[in-house]
Amino acid sequence: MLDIKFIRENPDAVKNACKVKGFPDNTDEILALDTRVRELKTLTQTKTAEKNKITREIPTATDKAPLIAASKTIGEEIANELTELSEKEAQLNDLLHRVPQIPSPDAPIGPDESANVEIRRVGEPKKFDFTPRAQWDLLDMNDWWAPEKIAQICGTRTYCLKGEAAELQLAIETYVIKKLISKGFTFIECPAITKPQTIFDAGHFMGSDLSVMNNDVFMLTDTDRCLAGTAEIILNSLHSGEILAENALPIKYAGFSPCFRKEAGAAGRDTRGLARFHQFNKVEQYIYCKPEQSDEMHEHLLNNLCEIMEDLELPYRVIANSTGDMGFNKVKMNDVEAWVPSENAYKELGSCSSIGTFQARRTNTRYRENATGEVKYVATLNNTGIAVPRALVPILENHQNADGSVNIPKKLQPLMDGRTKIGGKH
RNA sequence: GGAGACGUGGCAGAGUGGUUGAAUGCGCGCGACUCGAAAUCGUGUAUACAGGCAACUGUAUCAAGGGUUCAAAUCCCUUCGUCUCCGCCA
Repeated sequence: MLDIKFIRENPDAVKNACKVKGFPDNTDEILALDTRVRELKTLTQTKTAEKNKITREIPTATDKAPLIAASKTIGEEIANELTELSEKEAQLNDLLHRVPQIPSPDAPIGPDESANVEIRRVGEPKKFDFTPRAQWDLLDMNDWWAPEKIAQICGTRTYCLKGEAAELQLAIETYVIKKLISKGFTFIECPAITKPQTIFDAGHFMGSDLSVMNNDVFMLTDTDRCLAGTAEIILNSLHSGEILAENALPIKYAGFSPCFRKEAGAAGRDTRGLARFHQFNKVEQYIYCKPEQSDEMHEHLLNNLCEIMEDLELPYRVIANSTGDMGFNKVKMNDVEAWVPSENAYKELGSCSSIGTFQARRTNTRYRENATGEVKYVATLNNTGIAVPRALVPILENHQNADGSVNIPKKLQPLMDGRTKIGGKH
């Protein structure tokens, strides 16, 4: 959420953000409610001060009865005004949770992904001297999965990897975690079960009614819990309510967890292969920093993912996502997409996002500035480290050989007992 | 799942209805003493919101929410969390 003071002082910026991101504009209603809430606060607080004054005189008064009566009367007046105040505050709170984050002026303006801009392309799509196979054919011929059986027993959009492909997935996860640790990230094994409030505080959902997430989040029946869609949720709340020391920033976390998504809006998409499941594993990069460090940290996070693409020897490109595509809570967003030969296209493997202080306001995560002693909200950022099994799609396809074997990227070979390739007729 | 104990400021720890936002100690900031430091002494040390140009004033906050009362950290209820014992268990 945004600071109400910012909205008061910059209504046009807020209105513009609603417009370019494609969210309803409630700015005028917010400002009207804000004015009324402040009036009521001033009124009730003045009366409460009066009442407190009377109350404090009671213990030492010789004739207590009139004071008690006066206090009671004024108390009833306050109660009435408080009713209106809490109604107005609830309305205001709901609307404030519907105001999108202001996008960066650098972000391309547009309604959806069609307005995204490619900003960088690294590596050339590989030329094969044979017809490259699609991921599912490679998986089939090497007996690396069991899609029909798993769909029967676990339902659609679940997967299992078998044998060397499962080993490879584990190696990729381990590789990325180790790499991030070497870059100063603290590795955190995150729970996947959480409370809905925690998901809400990550700022992907609007309004004050938590049930809006039921469409996207797996709720656990007869409990107060649900399944987190990403470790970002947990990492985002890790310092909720705290005032961090300025010296402690930036804080860098590499979270690892299974991720659960209903994929309600993706019916029919990516139904074949390893691209989209209800459950997958993800290494997540997450940073808390001072707002003025945010751009630098964004580059750091983005660069880490690009390095990982290069370590995995994948041709990739970096996208600047448009205002309409970046989502509710983001300042800017860069997707990283890897080349997938069978689709003759770049496909998303990761998403680097600057959130500004938007999440920190929801979680109440702040830091104290050394020089001034001032308490300020931190900025937060997140990026994918690696998401599997999706990352296996370009890895299998780009590194395949004519016999159906798959070369292991050099950096992964030590984690695969030195093997240089897997599968094929060997 | 059963039984019990508990949740106070950065930390430790007083406080069981009336100027208690909260004693005391530690920590930390500033100042004095010192060549410097230690020790010592003095002094300060939460957050949010509202009002004010400001100095400042007011309101709220003792896990969270609700209730009783003229008045709640203190009494009652609910929730959340922590600890101990038992049960179960990777």
